[in-house]
Amino acid sequence: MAAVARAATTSDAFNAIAEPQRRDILALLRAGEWPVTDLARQLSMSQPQASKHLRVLREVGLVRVREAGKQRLYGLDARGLRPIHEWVGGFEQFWNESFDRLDSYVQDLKQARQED
Amino acid sequence: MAAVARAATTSDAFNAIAEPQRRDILALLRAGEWPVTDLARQLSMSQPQASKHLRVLREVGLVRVREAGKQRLYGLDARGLRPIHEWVGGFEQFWNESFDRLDSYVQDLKQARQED
DNA sequence: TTGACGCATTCCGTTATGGGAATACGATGG
DNA sequence: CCATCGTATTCCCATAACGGAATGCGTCAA
Repeated sequence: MAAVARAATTSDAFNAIAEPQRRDILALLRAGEWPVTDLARQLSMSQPQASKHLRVLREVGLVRVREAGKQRLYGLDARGLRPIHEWVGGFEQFWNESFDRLDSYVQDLKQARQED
Repeated sequence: MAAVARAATTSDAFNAIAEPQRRDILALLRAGEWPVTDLARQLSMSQPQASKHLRVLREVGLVRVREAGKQRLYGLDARGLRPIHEWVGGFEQFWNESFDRLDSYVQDLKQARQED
């Protein structure tokens, strides 16, 4: 049992931001708090879909809710993105180096081809 | 038809790195190139699993292969991580600000509670 | 109280996942 | 040519994703 097929989107921030629409939501929330309906309209998604995505973001702690009468204002809590930034940042030195590696790789290929 | 349930892991780097083991692979590859079997042993995963994950990483361009006789040496190509780093970096200013927002949020709650 | 509004949840269907086991494939060595 | 090693692929399973449609539920206004 529990033959995990794929980690739940709510398992961590990495999974949560794998979905483009959720990234859009987060980006939008940089501008401030939004009620669900407006947010949905802004991003051209159905209200239920917005609610579902917001739920995921809430469960991984990337988003916060505030009750305001009938509405629920969602706001950004970007702290959960920091670990991601740091993890990816650990590869920064390789972004440029990669070019060189690829170059030498390509040259190896050429050379190998000539040796045939 | 084509009722996309969830974006394929091979759809982009965001999805590819959502899987912890694939992140482990990338981290390991910072040390250099590795043949599949060694890599699998290092990370305590089966050879087929390693091959599968490497395939995903290859398809999104985060990894490169080089034939070396019987072996296949996998190497890092971190360039695909840059867009991620930049996207997440777009939230950097909010990591700290979030604290303040959360504080005021908590204070709102306290205040509301006192008003009951 | 009733109605309307804002949002969350549930149900359904299709798709793809990641793990295990078995197997197919290509290159090398004898 | 055959056995073997290193990899990739295939099949099967259980899980859960995301989207749409329908519905539940709490809040506010009349």
